[in-house]
Amino acid sequence: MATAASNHYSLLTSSASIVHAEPPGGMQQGAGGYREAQSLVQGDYGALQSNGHPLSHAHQWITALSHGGGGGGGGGGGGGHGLRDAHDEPHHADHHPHPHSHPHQQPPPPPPPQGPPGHPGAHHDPHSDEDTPTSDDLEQFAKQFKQRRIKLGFTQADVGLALGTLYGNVFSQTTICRFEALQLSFKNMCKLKPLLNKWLEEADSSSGSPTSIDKIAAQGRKRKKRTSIEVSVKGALESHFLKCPKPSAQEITSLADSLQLEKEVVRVWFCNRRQKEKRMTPPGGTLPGAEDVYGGSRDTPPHHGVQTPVQ
DNA sequence: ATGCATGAGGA
DNA sequence: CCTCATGCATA
Repeated sequence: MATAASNHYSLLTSSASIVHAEPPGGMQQGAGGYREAQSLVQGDYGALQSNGHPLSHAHQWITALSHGGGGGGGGGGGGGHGLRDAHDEPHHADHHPHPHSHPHQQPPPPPPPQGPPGHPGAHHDPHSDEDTPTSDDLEQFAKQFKQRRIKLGFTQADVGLALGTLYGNVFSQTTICRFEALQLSFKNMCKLKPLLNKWLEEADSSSGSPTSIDKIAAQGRKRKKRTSIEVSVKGALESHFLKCPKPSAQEITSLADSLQLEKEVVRVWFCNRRQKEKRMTPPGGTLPGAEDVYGGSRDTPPHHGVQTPVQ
């Protein structure tokens, strides 16, 4: 069908319409642990939005071991926007025979080469997050954070804004959500943890301070409308991804031609796909049963439906 | 909650 | 062109 070129550009000149005023007084779902209210014009997705991807993702971040080359394999420096800590990506084939009975399959990239040139001192504090936390720590923190946040009656978006007013770094609902779901890279998680931790302290400490919010206006840029890729096409892309996660420019071009998509769209799709593979949280999070390796044939049908009862 | 997109920074 | 952090728009 004509998925072909359906590009609309919508101006970003969204005149800030902050209809979002939620008194920290907590008038929401009381302390029952219900779902949060997204924003405003949000139908009711949150409720039935329990989709997960039972994809048989077996390989995790460590998979990168194979193709660490390329543009940076972590060396990308993480496109530091100035806030980023220049750390290295934990590409470690480290096997930790630890007696962890977690229902999770966490391949924690061991806290590597940490060490700001200043204090080579060795400090190991069980209750101090000065050093790089372990994946396990992050998982627990994320969970705790989410619970507290909900109890206090804050939405993910609220937290994002609060962080901005408190520390100058604004974050969107998306990021907070991904943090709670551990859908960020290990490095990214480590960077955000301290920030969110601070907010937690503040939040539970003073539950009455009207945090002033300020939204930075958008730029006069245009943003491409989200291209909706048909499921069948997605399947094709996934197949190719399995064969070659990093197609060359020409490959992308021909692929795009075959699928009748723009080259850019295809290119970006692959980029995003690769990123997904690098995230934490094994598919399902609660580990369904551990399956792996795609026989090499067949694609991964994006089943939608069940997921672990988040929140 | 997640899919597609933007952009900085780096080879 | 890639990786990586992040987010608008959307399901």
